[in-house]
Amino acid sequence: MKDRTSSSKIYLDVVESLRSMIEADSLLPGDKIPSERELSDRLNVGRSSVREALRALELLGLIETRRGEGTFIRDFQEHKLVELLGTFFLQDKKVQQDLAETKRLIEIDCLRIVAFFAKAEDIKRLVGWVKAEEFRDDDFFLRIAILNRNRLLERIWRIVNSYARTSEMVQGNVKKEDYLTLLTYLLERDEEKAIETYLIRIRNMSKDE
Amino acid sequence: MKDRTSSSKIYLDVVESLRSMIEADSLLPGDKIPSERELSDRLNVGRSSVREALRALELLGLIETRRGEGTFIRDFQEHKLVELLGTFFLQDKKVQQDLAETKRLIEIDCLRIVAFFAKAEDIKRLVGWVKAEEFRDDDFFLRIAILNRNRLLERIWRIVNSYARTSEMVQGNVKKEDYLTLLTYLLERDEEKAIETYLIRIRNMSKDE
DNA sequence: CAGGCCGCTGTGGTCTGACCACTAGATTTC
DNA sequence: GAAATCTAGTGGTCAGACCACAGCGGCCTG
Repeated sequence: MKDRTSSSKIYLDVVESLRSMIEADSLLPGDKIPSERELSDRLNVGRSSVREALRALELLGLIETRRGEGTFIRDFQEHKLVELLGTFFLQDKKVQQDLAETKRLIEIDCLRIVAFFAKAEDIKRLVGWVKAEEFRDDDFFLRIAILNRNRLLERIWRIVNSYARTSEMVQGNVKKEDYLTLLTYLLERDEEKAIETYLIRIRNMSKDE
Repeated sequence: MKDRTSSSKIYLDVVESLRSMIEADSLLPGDKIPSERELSDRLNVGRSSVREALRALELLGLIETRRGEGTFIRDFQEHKLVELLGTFFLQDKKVQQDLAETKRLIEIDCLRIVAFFAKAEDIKRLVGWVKAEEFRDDDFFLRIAILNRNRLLERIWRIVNSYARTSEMVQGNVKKEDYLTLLTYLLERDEEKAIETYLIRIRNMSKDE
């Protein structure tokens, strides 16, 4: 029974088993997964191996455990682990640079899509929000990323953003006015102008990245 | 000694301890960190707790363990966070569409960067390759992705591409001629024309994605 | 001396069984 | 009926036991 395909770590097998289990039962965020002891039974592995897998997934923010209750699938939202990564080994200069560039590119992609396809009413709602609330730069672009309706791209943005966050690439003082200008161009479906505003006013760059 | 700041999980404390330990000793990728038993001793926690922390960091790709040898810090470039997230929730239908779109966007981003910054000699080498070899569409864009010199973006492309591959979004018959046209525009630094060629000739789409 | 064999030690990999702390729901008690 | 209590189930942690493997040094043999 212990013929685990490869000779390698059991906890990885458990991770894989969990993955297919979740897929098979089409479990969604919020759902409960079997208890550690039951998994340990079902998969014929020690509880400690199961725990290693669960702890790893927990640190990744994929699951959430509540003592006395159980383990639950988590919505891919606020994984705080990523903050760790930043403080961990992210000192390399080149990496920082790539990170910033990639973030910019993705944000521009999102802007393009929004400029083409977003409903005017959604953009207007965003205008209202900008006027009403205090917010950080990444709050704003998170909303842009969501508007673009491409969940995968949104996810990539979130990841890149969380890495970027922890490495103090913080944007300083951007004025609401600039965001509003950007939104206005989006409403007018003027992709060119929108991106120009983004690069020059919001990211303080010259025209060619 | 067991006054762990909060009431929460020990393995997280261990992660934190490791972090500061690495920082304090300024350990770099490749360096060895203390053995599980020693950590367990030094931090006054059970070895299993240490292992939970290490396994989590390992899954994140931050460390690497070699049986019989020890645990080592790993090069951050290779982290598998993104892969994991992908394999986890990538089942539903809409995702396919997002996948294709995202791939296209990233490819366009790469093309833009190449058009601006790639050395003419590198592009010419690619021309030679196209003429000489038989290749698949993704072979070509892998080379584009590499040319762009942004390791992170390249990485994201590879991941998105591998998913796209498995879900048979294969491109049919594209003629070498089209790729050569594209490269010619890149050489001329004509971003506009290059992207137009990409969308219309290579991806068979109308101008606005 | 060179080459290889052997066993010791240290390391990660895994399992087991034992507690503890906590939660939620059933049960009892008033 | 409401409140207090008990209980079963769950995650959190630990200690100790093996195993498999890598590296090293010493010993034997040719």
